[in-house]
Amino acid sequence: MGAERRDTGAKGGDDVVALLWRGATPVRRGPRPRFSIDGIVTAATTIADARGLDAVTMQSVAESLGTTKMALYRYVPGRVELDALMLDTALGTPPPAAAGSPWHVALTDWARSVHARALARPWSVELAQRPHVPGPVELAWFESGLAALAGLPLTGAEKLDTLALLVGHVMSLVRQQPAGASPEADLAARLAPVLAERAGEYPHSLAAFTGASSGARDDALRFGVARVVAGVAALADERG
Amino acid sequence: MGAERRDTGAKGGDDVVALLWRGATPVRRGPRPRFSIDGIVTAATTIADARGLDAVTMQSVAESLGTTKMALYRYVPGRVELDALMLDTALGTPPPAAAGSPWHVALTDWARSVHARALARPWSVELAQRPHVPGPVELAWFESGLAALAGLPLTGAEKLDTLALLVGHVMSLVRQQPAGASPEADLAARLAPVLAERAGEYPHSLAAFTGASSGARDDALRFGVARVVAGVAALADERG
DNA sequence: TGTTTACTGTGTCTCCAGGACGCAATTAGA
DNA sequence: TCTAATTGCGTCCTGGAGACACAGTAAACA
Repeated sequence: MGAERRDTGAKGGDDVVALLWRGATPVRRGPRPRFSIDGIVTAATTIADARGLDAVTMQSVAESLGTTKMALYRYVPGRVELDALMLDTALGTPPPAAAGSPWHVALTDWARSVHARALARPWSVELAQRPHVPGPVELAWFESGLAALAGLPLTGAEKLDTLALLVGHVMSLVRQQPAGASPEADLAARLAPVLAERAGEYPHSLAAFTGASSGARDDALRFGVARVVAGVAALADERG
Repeated sequence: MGAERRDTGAKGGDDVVALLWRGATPVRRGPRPRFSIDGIVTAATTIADARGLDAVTMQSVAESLGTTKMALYRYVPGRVELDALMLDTALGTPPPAAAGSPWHVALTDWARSVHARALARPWSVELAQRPHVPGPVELAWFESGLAALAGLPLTGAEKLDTLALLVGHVMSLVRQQPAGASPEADLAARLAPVLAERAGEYPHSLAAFTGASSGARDDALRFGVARVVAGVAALADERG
């Protein structure tokens, strides 16, 4: 893996935008396409769900559709575009906001929804955290988050920053839960002998880690979201 | 690129731990090594700084050292381990805490230091956000962050969560600043025509984005850190 | 002062991913 | 019916990670 794929380039970016925001396909000449973009994205998503993002190659997607790699390039310009399409469908549409709930409840719910969806498809986080152009679905999530903040005395930039703060937190947490195995129990076990030897150099860390091993990790989500909400509330109060 | 590299496996992880926390090298038989782990990591870092993480291949590192790819495998088991070593040296040691400053100042300074260092080496964020075993330097950063929180009535887990929250925010921000070009001005420009067409579907987003285009992006850092600090302060007050 | 032997340097080979290119088959529109 | 756009897809090329084997080298020991 190259693990990264810098794109952000002008040309590629335009392709991505066109694909993500594509309207109805005009009638075309020639043979009917045997596949569809949606079908390809679904196949890729299924593979990613089952075997991780690494397992998604043009090859593997093509095989799961019963065709060959090069046939896919008729539908999707390249891997970058496929990633963008996968990302924008990964989370699904945001849940409708419960009308009438106070902003801090709505915002907390929103963050929890993002977390739940992201946790169900950890690979989407990997994609979401590369620089990318948001698609319709991702923008809908932003829209619903902004709606929760609509009544607050914050500037547009501040509202976006608030959502970014929550999203950043949620993504960080999801990154540490590789689905199956032991999350940080494994890590702690591996690090423990080393830390024990050097206890003197890392007194606070040792205390915090040993004390932390009891509580479940979901607390981190609750804690972080609550702190952010409290911080925003403090600002709102300050401004009246 | 494969962009990702799941490892987290038991065997590989042990190698990583051994390398990161290696002590003095015992005297060995045979020819003196011509290179050193530090030298290799430095070379790789130089390449990453200049041309990005994608440009770091065993090949390119070897060339910059005047040797061949396979020679490097005598020092570093593989790419995963090289990444781990690069990460742990990327940020450098944390600055000493200004003694006597109140916790919220110390914590804010800490977050700003993390941001400054990460911004100087954006590729380190990519590495830091994969699941990984922390090395001595990374742990030293944690240690210094925990020191800032030492006096607060929080549990160990809560302190760690607080730092994770800040780090998550900082990393999110750095991800959006690909060094050179226009950060989100470019993105906004690309998205603008699409959004304009569908203004009705995304009223809040449109308002927030257009309103936000003025302020610089450093405000996001300040805003986020301030919110978190305020949120933590609220909790601390609550507990006396 | 040999001699042993672990350790280093490195060329070659394999596997696999992304992607360019071109040709044959197909079918909507004129 | 004819034609031109469009699809399906085989072949080829460019890397990158890593396995392996073998030759050279020097520290340790008798």
